[in-house]
Amino acid sequence: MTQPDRDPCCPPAAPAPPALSDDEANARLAQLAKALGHPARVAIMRMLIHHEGCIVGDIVDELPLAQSTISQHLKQLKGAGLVRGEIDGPRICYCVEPEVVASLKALVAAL
Amino acid sequence: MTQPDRDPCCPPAAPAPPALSDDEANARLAQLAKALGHPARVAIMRMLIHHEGCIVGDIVDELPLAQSTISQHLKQLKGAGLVRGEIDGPRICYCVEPEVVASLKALVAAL
DNA sequence: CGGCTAAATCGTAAATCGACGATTGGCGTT
DNA sequence: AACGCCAATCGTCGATTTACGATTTAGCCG
Repeated sequence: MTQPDRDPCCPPAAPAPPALSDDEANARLAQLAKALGHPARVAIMRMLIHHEGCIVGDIVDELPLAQSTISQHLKQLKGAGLVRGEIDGPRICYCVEPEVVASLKALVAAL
Repeated sequence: MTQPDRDPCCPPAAPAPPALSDDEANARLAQLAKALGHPARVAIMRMLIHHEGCIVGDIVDELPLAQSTISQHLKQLKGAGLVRGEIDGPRICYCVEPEVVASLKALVAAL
């Protein structure tokens, strides 16, 4: 079992996208695509999305990578805004940023 | 003007995707995302998609990059299967691989 | 055939990535 | 207060990316 009944985590927090120009859209899509440009990060995203809630240590023993490596991948995902991490007692709670994922889908669909 | 009335280029040629496993989907999505993980390549893709047909030299004077750099970006897009290039007289005709773009959209939408 | 133009490839340099082990920092527990 | 656990950060390494200019390759035209 991955998450018995942890705190909700991931409150709303939606600053709303300010509608971006043409080149900005390219740059944003490139940024998001780059963040997904590694199998481990795709796997992490999928894991976070489908586990609905958050996890961290679970990711480490789900993937064949060192803890520090996972941490770096998470940092990149966080840098692109795809993911958010909050402190939840001794462990850290990561969760997807649904709005950003949605905007990624929109940008790709608009290709 | 970008293309007066060049040859059609881009015949069917659709080998059909063989339906991929779970990890393979991750790897494929990562590969495609990585290929799009650069603003110049996103711009190239958009250009090829919306110009419907093909171009090459046009890309070079549309983007602020050297010819050799563009050529390398095209090579990466070609490597990911997003794009195909065919000889068209003295110039080379690039065009998107619609099936692959579609599969990218599908993979992202399925996140 | 010789010369042109268009694109790919080569060689190179700077920057970034991907992975790891080791260390540090936070927070509960004991 | 001391310990232990979890995750972030540091420092390092080799590999890859990005960009460029220079060179090579390929097809047309004169």
